[in-house]
Order: sequence, then structure tokens, then C-alpha cells
Amino acid sequence: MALAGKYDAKSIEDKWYSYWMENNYFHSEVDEREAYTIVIPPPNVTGVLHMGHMLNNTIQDVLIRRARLKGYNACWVPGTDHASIATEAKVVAKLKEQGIDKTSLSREEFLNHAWEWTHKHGGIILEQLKKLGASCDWERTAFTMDDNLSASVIKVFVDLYNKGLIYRGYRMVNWDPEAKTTLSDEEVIYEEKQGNLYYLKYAIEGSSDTLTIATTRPETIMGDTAICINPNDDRFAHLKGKKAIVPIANREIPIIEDEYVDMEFGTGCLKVTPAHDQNDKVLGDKYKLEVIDIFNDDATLNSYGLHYEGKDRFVVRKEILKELEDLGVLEKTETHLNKVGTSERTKAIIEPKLSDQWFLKMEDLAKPALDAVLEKDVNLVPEKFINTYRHWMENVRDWNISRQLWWGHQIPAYFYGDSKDDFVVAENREEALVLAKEKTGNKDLSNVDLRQDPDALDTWFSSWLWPMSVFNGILEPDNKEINYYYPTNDLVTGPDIIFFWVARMIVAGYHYRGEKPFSNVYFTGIVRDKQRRKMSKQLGNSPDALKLIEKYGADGVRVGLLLSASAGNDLMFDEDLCDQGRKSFVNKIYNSYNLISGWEIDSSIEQPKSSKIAIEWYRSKFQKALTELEDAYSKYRISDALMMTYKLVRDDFSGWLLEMIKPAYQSPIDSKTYGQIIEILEDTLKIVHPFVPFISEEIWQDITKRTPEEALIISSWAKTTSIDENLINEFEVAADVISGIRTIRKEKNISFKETIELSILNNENTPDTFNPVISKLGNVSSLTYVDDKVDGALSFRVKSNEYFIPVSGALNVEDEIKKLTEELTYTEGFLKSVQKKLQNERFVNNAPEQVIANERKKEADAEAKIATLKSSLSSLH
RNA sequence: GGGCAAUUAGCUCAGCUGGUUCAGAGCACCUCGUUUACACCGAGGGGGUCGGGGGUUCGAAUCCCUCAUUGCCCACCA
Repeated sequence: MALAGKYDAKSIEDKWYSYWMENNYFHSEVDEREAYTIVIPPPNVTGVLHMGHMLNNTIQDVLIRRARLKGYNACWVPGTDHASIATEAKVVAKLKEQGIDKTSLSREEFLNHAWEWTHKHGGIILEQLKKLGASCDWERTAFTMDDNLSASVIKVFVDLYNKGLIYRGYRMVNWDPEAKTTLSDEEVIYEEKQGNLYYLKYAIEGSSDTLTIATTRPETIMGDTAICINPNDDRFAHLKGKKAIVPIANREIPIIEDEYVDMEFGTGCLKVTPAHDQNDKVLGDKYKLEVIDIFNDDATLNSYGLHYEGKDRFVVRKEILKELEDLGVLEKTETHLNKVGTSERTKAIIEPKLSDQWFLKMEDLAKPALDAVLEKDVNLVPEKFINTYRHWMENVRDWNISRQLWWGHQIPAYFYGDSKDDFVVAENREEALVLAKEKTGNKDLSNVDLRQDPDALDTWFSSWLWPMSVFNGILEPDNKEINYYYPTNDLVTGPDIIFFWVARMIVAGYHYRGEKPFSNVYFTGIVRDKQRRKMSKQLGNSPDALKLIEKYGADGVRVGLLLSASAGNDLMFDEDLCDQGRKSFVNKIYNSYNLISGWEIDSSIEQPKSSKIAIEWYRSKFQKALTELEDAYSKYRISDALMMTYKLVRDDFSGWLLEMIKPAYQSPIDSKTYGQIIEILEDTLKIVHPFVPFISEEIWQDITKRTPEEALIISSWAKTTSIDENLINEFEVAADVISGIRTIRKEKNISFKETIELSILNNENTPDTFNPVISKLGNVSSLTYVDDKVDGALSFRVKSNEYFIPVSGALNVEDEIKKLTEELTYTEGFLKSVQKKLQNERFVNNAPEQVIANERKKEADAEAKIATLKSSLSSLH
């Protein structure tokens, strides 16, 4: 058969993806084979494919396709994450566009909008993955808010609560005034910002004295409830026990003493605002200070802000500075570099805020998860992340899991009374009622209004169960799927979510199954642009994934991405690499097949010797590549694996093998060689398939008519056989000889069509195995061995062998002398360096025998070579 | 402030536990070539002394120290 015309990626890709889907090759069911499982890092349900996803999922697809070929029951579970805060923010924005304010909607109405949005945009990203060639088991597509996944989350919450691991606490938390919700510590990103340090004078009660404090947040003075000085600070000894007066508010506040205050910083006096600073809260608790919260949920000031009520915190900062200045209270302003926490999602500046939230105690849960990684039960690749992981785990803090959002899993806590503590936790309302009755001893709660906590759970509180919940391993811990597929094998994700997700999955895995969720975690690099900037929507430097696929074909894009993704490093994505993938790899394979498929077969021809040896050689070369590939894969060096495959295909298969067996123009090929080359091609397609699934399947299917059971995607990995190292080494020499002939042809302008005669002075005793190949690729008419130099011939050397090509007409003696002299100089220099080493007693005494023997051999070789070079030179003179 | 990683050809990166003139690959570059699979090609070629300095060693890109630069992570100093 033969392929029609030029390579057209799009039609081929659509054709084979549909074929694979129709034949259900991606689907996995429990059977007696060994499972190989990957769960996808679920992208945001309403997200679109970006370069990070492309890279991630290409790697996962390479791994899963290879596993499938290797005979594992390969299962790649796809799905999406409801992405509580991100999705809710989008829906709120969308509603706003329509003139609808979230606060005007009931929870139910809002959720209807959210679901509508989810159904409309949800899953687009999964469709995009299909274009990339992702061979996910789509029948298993999961969503973190699917019924059974949601039920898993609720079950786990109740369970952890009953174990005393989840508690409700009044704490200082990170408040996102934009999304109007709390965030976990991990969701806060600290950015260094140039700000100011303002020096403010507070009057001392009953005195004309003043005291100056330094603050970065003058707008919070309304919340001040103390001034703190260091008890060891003599400068302020006279202020002990006195009271200060907050400017503007004109409130008296105590002057307290605590060693927490750094005497060196600012003025050595600290204003204490327990409601709006973590450290001040600690002081507040210690000295039982009043707590005055001056902010509304959107970070505008409340009534404590007096005449600033209703204004935003940053507007107030400007205005209050003006007022303070007018009052003569602002002593001076200095610039000051400080870290400002911002919301990972909304970018809003985080406000520390005291509130009741739900927390998960992490300390005990973390232990087995930490050990697992330290003992390499779970392998982190690259290993440098073990340190990061350990540091986080050893200092892990309780996880704030509640969010003041509606989109997500509503916290299964039910309030029955007016007190903060009048609640029960249960999987549903009925059970809650029973519990509430028990707890209160009141049998007559039937008409009590049980109010479920309105808050939702952190998104990650559902995704941390992902490897279990997708197999229903939480609700039915002993079902056959979870027992078969869990623990999964590889997780491929970005290092940016090591704490958010990876660490917590390991925690959950050990807690709920007493077992790791996956054996290996491969952290990809972050995809950056050529200028090393992170790719982002805002910068507009992220190429449209689908357009790339359209332009270069999915195979080309996959290759392009992987080529730049060396293990564990960020990668500078360059579109040109996709072009390279398409042109140099995909197209090369296509054209190679084009050549083969065009041959006419003649069974009456005997196999040429050159073809026979060429095929033997390639088989060894292929086997060697196979072992090297195995090694690269085992270390997750995917781009190395690709490069090896790339070189094998381009250089060895197309560059050498096909040239060696290629019949003369318009001549047929012998059937034996043809049969062998097809076998070889098929084996090569197998190892190429994980990288470029489409073109490989296309060729595979074109070679011969195949039944669905014979598709490449489910065939088998290439078999390992023995490697003939000698053959590989001998070929190296032959290749050098051919190269030598080509060089001479080029230098002397001898056309390839013109045959040459080759004489060999075989000082190395090189076997003649590859002579037929040399003859063919060098277009050599006669190949003879000689015992002495051939006069008046062009020559070149490979190792200590000399090759002569008689040439009609005068030989350019000068050129020849120059060439030989250069080689002589080089060899003499080399000999000298070797001899220097050998004359060094300490080297001879200390170096291992083998190393010395090696040096001696080099010395002898060099000496021999120098001798032949000298005699050649003298014969020319 | 603490920790981690990186620094090798114009670019992106390999070089494992020190030992072939060890300095590599891909891309880019230069020269030549319309030899009938492929100009999305072929053949050839130039290019770095391995961030700086010091040390260990017979021998260091590879181990140690130090400095410099860059990136990342963590940390409540107003």
C-alpha cells in the first residue's frame, strides 16, 4: 500500500482518534493483567487548555500508551475539578454583566446559574485534550461534584469531625475581600511591595508628652486597643502604666509591655490592633485586650471607622493620612519594603480577619505521609522536591477548609440553637436531627429549624480524595475497582501544587487506605516563554493550544513540547520546536514510509549481502536503543527518551538503514529484505507511538489491512533480543570509511555517479563484514586489500587503517602533505600527553591497572600511527 | 531572614559514583550539493576550557571552600 500525497495531520488525527474511540481501546476494566493507573490532575471544569496542561497531559499520554503497549491494563482516569472559588468568581462576574448581584439571589438560584455555567463551559477542556491525542478512559470521566464524589467528601468530613480532627475555631484567617471568603495559607501569595512606614504621634493621657509609633497601616488606628513597648527599653520607662490616646478616635488605650517588641525597629513602640494582625492578636489574647474589627467583609470601614465608614481601606489610608497630617500627628514618612499577601485567585490584597472557621488538624495526619516520601515509598521526581515536601510537612499547620462560597460542597454542620456551639455534624439532615436531639436531650426538636452551615468546603478538600474517590474507594472501601487500580502508578503534575494537592493526597491516602495514592510523582517544569516569563493570560504570551495543534498537528506539538522539557527544569517553550517536531520527526517518518511503500517486490531476486548485514546491524542498534530507552523512562527522562527515539529514526533508520537497502532506481527490492524491513518498521513504530500516536497508527494501518484487534495502539512493545556490540562497533568504522570516501569525493569534485576503486591497508585487521555496504554507499567498483601504500592515490585514515583511491591525473602533493602533517602534529601531541602521564610515577603508582593499561595501548597505537604517517610523508617528498 | 537549585558552544540542555584528546546533543550558523523518499533534504564544517578565585588529587566540568549572578520555596517583625 501507499500513503496518498503529502502528510495531512488533521484528517489523519481525526480519523484515528475516532477509530480508537469506536473500538474502546482507552477503556479499562478490572481483569487479571497488572494495572497501570494514572489519575489526571483535574483541570478547572470551566477552564481552557493552556500550555501547562498540554505538557502535563502529553507526558501522561506517553506513559499510558507505553504501558498499554507493554501489556499492562492501562487506565487513565480523566475528570474536572469544580474549582470552587475560581468558578464562583466567574459566575459572579457573568451575573454582574447581566446586572444581577449575587447578594440578590438565594443560594439555590445562584447554584442554578453556576450549574448552568458549568454545563455550558464544563468539559471543553476535556474535548481539547482529545485533540492532543489523550487516550483517557472517557467512560470514567469524573467531576468533583458528581454525586458519589460529593458524598465521599461529606463522609470524610463527618468522619474526621467524629475523630476530633476537624474542629471549628475562632481564628485569625486570610480574608479575600474580593471573593468575600477565607483562604488557606497556601492560597495566599506574598509579594514584595514598596510601601511606607508612617510615624504617628499618640498623646499620653494626663500629660503633654507624646509617643511615636511606626505603622504601615495608618487606617487601622481605629482598631487600636493598646500600645506595646519592650519592658527593657529605658527610653519608655516613664510611660509604664500610663494610657495613650488614639488620634481621631480619641480613645484611651493602655500602654502594655512585652518583649515581643523589637526595640530596633521603627521607634520601638508598637500599636496593637488585635483584629487585624496575627501578632497583635497574640498580644491581645495575652493581655486580654479589647478586639475592635473595623472592617466590613469587602474591606470598607464599618461604623468604628467613624466618618470613614463605607470607604475602602486604601481610600481611607490616603484620607486619614491627610487628616493626621492636618492634626500634626504624622511625624514623618519613610519608604519601607514589605510583603503583602494577595489572593491566588482574585489577586485582592488579603486582610487578616478574625472569624469562625473549620479547620483540619494536620500534625498527626501528616506523619505517615512524611515517612512515605522520606522512605521513598512515594518517589518524588526530581528528588529536590523531597526537601520542600519535608519542610512543609514538618511545619504543617492546620488547614482552614471552610470558604464563604456557595459553589462547592456545603459543610455538613447543622445549627439548632443560638449559641456558636449549638451544632451537630452529620451526613444529612435526618441524622443531624437525631444527633441534635441526643445532644440537647430535647426530644422535641422536630419543629426546630435546623440550619445547615452556609459555607462550602475548600476545593482541595475534595481533590485530595481524587485517587480514591474516582474509584469510589471512600464510599465502598472494599470494591473491586479500588482494590485493583489503587495505588495508582504515576502522578504527573506541576510543582506549584505540591502542597495544595500532592501532599494532601498522600495524607488522605494513608489515612483512608493505609496506603500511598501513587508510587511516583513526576513534577514537570513550569512552561515559560522564550524570555523566561511565566505564560499567563494577562501577559498574552501563551499560545492558543488548539491553534498550535491545527498548525503543526498534534504529533508535532507533542514532540515540540517534549523536546524542550528536560527533566525537572522549567521549560522555555518555543513554537519553532513544534515546527521541528512536525518537519524533522513526523514528516521524516512519513517520508521514510513513503519510500518503502513505493518499492516493487521481486521474490526472484536474492538478498544482497549489503542488505543482509544492514538489517542485522540495525536490529542490534535498535535493541541497544531499546535498553537505553528503558533506562530513560525509568528515570522519567522523557525528553531524553524522545531524543533517543528521534535519533534512531532519523539517523539510523532513515539515514543509514534505508540508504543501505535501497534498491537502484526503478529496480525492485528482494522479498526477503522487504519482509525484514517491514518487521523492523513495525518495531520502530511501536517505540515511536507514545510520542506520535497518530502518524504511527496511520502507517501501521497502511502497511497491511488490520483488524481492530491488531491496531498499533494495543499491539505490543518491541521484544528485546540480544545485542551484537561488535557489529555496532564495526559499523562505526564502516560509517567512517563511507564518510571518508564522501569527503574525498567532495574535495576532489568526484561525482557520486562516478564509481571509484578502493584499496585498503588493513592495519587494524578490521573484518570485512561491512564491505558490501561500503561498496554500495561509496559507489565503489572494486574493493581490494593491499599490503603497502598505493602511490599516487588519494588517501584517508580510519583508526590506523589506510584507504586509497587511485585517481587519474596529477595528485595535489602539497595538499596531501599538508593534510598528513596536520595529522602528524596532532598525533604527536597526543602521544606526548600520554607519555607525560605514563612518566609520572605517581600516576603509575596510584592509578588503577586498567587505566594504565589503557594508556599504554594508546601510546602504542599513537606510535604506530606516527610511523605510518611519517613513511607516507617521506614517500610524497 | 532561612533553605534549595542552577551557572558547560549563539540558544535550550546532557555529562551518573573524579581516569579514552572529555569537552557532548538538538537547534541555530557557515560551505558545498536539484545523487529520483524527503530542500520539511543530503554531505561536510566552524564554535565553548565547563560563572570567578582557592584547595584536595598522579589526574577535576565532575569532590571541598569561597565569592558572584539568577531562579524557586519557606518565614507573623510593626
